[in-house]
Amino acid sequence: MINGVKGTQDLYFPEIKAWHRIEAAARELFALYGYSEIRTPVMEHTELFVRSVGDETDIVSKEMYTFQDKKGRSLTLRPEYTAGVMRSVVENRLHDSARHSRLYYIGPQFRYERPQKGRYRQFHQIGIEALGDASPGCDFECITIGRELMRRLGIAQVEVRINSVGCPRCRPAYTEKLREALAGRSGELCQDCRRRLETNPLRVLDCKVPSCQPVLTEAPKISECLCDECAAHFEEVKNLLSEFEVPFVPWPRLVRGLDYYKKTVFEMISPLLGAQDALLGGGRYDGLLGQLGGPALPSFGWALGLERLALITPAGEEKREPEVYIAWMGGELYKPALRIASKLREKGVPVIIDGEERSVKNSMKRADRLNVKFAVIVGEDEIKAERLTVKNLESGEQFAFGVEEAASFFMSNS
RNA sequence: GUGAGUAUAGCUCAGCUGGUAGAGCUCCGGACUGUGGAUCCGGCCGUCGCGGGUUCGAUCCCCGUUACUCACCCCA
Repeated sequence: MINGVKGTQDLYFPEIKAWHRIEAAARELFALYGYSEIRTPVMEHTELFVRSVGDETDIVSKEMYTFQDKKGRSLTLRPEYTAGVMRSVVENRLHDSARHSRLYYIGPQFRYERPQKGRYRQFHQIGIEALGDASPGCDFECITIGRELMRRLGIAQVEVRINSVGCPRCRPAYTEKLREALAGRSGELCQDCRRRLETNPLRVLDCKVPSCQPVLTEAPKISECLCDECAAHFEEVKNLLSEFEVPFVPWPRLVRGLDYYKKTVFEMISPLLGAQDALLGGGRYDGLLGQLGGPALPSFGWALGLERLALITPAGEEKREPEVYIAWMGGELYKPALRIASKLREKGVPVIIDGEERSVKNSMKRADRLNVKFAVIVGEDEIKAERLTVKNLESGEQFAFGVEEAASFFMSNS
């Protein structure tokens, strides 16, 4: 037997229904905010991710599915979606049209990580990108959309954590200060933290090793070191969230694993997930577009993990499918049954009919197992009388209808 | 990349200090030859993850390997 690739999964009924529900809710909500969909290729030139995500990040340095095509070009299966969208924006000059300033996407992404609960090698994200708006209001609106989506899906237990990681003007000063503060106490930090202190100091703040906590709690907070512009921006985002009653928790040690973030970053976490509890995350990435050769337009965006969201999206109650099962008996009645099936479908009634011959009893059993709402019996008596026997499998009630009559009955009872 | 746990029928799992497998559910059929779900009866399905070792003999013990799960790491 050939197995599926490690870290990938097959998705089908009934789990697929939660996915459809999430996707439908997202599309509907995004439309209400003027967003339109963008689909970009699953593979891109490796260079795109190196330049945007950052070559020091874990994603780029050890998690990418990179390969050479037949002409020796280095290609990569996208490990995240924003880079591809930004590439497309620059390449197609989407920034020239106001219609393209609010974009959303849904699709698979690939990272070579050790799979665990809520984390796969092929995983799916839904995300939005707002282009060209540097205002705190933009940050606020994007966060609101995420929160609203959770609300619409009936997910009660979410916490919005928010922070500012500063900008190229104020961050270097902060990192320096952080490095100084921790340098004297590096003996109390774990191996990873000591390494990160050199490579990516901000990430030290994110460490979860218990022994590091006392040191980190006392470390200088970035919110106290922001430049005037970043500080004012962050304040206004928080004001708007408070004003419009979006609950949030300032999280001074929240940082992100992608280099392109500036100013506002945020996450929505759910205690219902396992260790991988980040449900949705994102932030501001002014400068990314310019870095990829486009105009210096500011942007804000976030992405949510579909696998994780599906894990905690409440399932609707299980009820019978509004379909009809056609039970026919006697080989000569198969073709008449097929004609009835196609007439019903033309009227919009979903119909299941099997090619295999069964007894009435087994047909009824089959209809029950299929969990359909109605069975239609097509036997000699029915053909002679030109009436279909229609049985409601929930109530047990039985009716005799002509085909047209049956069709309208099903349509009004499904 | 690191650590721990698990691997026996389609599914969930039992299998005593080593003597080459069993239950429940599902599925199929019958009791009920034109009526499902309940009940009863019967039936199908296993290289006991894979490779090696120890042993007269291994599902059980040992080594390796692969997959899955959870956690670290990282992230959605």
